[in-house]
Amino acid sequence: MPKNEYQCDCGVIHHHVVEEIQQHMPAESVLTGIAEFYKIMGDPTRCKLIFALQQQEMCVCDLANLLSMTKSAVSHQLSKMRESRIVKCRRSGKTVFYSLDDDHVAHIFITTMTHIQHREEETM
Amino acid sequence: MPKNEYQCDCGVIHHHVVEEIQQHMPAESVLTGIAEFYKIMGDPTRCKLIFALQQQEMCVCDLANLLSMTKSAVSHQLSKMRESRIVKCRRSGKTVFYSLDDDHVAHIFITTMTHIQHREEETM
DNA sequence: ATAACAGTTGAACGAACATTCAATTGAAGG
DNA sequence: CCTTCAATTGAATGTTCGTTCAACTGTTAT
Repeated sequence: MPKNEYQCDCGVIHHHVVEEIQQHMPAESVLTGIAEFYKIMGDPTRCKLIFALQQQEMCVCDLANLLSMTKSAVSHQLSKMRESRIVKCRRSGKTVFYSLDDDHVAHIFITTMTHIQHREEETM
Repeated sequence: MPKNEYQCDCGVIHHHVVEEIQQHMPAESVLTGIAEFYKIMGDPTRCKLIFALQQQEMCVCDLANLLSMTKSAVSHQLSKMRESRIVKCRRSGKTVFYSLDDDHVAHIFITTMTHIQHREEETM
């Protein structure tokens, strides 16, 4: 058997391990989906937006004021978050109200926040 | 009271909403901590590494072969993940074994993966 | 010692990204 | 109709980031 079946600059050391993990590996689309999701969550501005919206729905102006940012910047971020189905919106007259698209998002966010807060405390 | 206390191109529409959320807003360090955490998770390569390590500890060569990448690229990513305390390592002779630093990480990852998979199914 | 191999590190390059600015859409009121 | 204001959009800019390449460290075995 070949020492190295992949485009890689080294050989496998523990064949059985690599083969087993490889068989259980989720589809590429799932992995990239997870990464896309985290990538959108991975920005301070968007985390603040998520925290706010996880408490209640808000319009763009209020969010802009809350974060001391321009409407444009906030709108750009909300647009990305809507594309990733993290956030949804409803229009009421001139104003557009945003809220979290899914309870799972709130759950994942809160779980992470708790984890980070506990981790911070440990390091003091 | 001023219509706009912040550097922003619009006024607050719902004062009570903004003020309430503002009072419950977590410390800046917590929000950026969450964002940093997600930012590290937000890359396909690192998600694959997390998936693999969530099953069992692995060395750099095996991880490189699993992902068809160079040792260098994998090592760079593992280094970042170690900085963010997502991953830890132990040396055994010439080889270094990596594993997830914390059960919370695995839990958050699995929860997210389940969420994404269910969301994918809905759209078919 | 020195050869061999696992792993790390730093610089460099191209791609992706957050915010800004200016222009535009869409709805409500005079 | 025309103004006003909330919100969106596209181009531009400066920064951040992942991978590559080459050099280097550390450990084992000859």
